[in-house]
Amino acid sequence: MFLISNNSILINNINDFVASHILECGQIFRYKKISTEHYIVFSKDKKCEIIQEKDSTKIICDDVDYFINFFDLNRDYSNIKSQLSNLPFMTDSLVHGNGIRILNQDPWEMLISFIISANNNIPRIQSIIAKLCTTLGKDMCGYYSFPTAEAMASMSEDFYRNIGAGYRARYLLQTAQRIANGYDLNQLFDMPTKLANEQLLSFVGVGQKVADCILLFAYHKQDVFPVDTWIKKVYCQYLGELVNPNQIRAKLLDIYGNLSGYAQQYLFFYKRQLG
DNA sequence: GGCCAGGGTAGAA
DNA sequence: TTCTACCATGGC
Repeated sequence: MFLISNNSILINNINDFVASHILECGQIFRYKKISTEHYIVFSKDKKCEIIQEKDSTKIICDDVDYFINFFDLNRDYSNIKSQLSNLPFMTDSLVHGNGIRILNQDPWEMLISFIISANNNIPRIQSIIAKLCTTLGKDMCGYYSFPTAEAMASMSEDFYRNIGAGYRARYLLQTAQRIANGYDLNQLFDMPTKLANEQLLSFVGVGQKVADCILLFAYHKQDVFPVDTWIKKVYCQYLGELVNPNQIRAKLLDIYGNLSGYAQQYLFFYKRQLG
């Protein structure tokens, strides 16, 4: 599936790795697009460069092991897509989003990022997170790391208002303080989805949808289905007008089971780009 | 100038 | 337990 040489990872099966789909499907907010075939991706205090060519893709980075896990390279996405193709409503989404992978991102970065995402749009989320990094992150010579909980906990609520977080300022500060005081987000990796979900819901500013996104994009829990405005539109299109988000979530979890996380991402990407 | 965006909280019913 | 008003901001 992939080869390692020096500071780069070489991917031959380009059908299961399409950079523009992976990065622009709304699971990550820190990347720079040079062109459709050329991206720079940031995670925690690390970065990598993706260069996509005709029959192979190269990922250049300093920490190969980190980005092998980050891009979920040890998982067989051909198999996942094959299983998804047997489930309802997936045909068009699978064609359009071919090459999507679910990233394994940092829990702390996801927690803060998706608190910011609430009732917000992706360009604004990216802008607020960028300001967070440039003002509180570490200077890595050319880019800035995602700030630590300690750095974020030391700021005032007004600071978060001033970078555009609005009413989410209080959520960000209180969450940073709780993490800086010792709450260990890594303990959720070993918890069953339901228990990890309860833990995330105990943070201010984290409701069911935000918790589902963190469970999926940080902990790779597959039996979750984040229901946002786009998924509501998908639901209305295929299944009628059931408006209660909890009922939508339960129904979609019932349909997609342990593939829910993957199915959601394909459906979201398709609906948001093509309507 | 109202609507929308990867919604959540607090208080009412 | 479920329903509703309110919440900052910017792009359209």
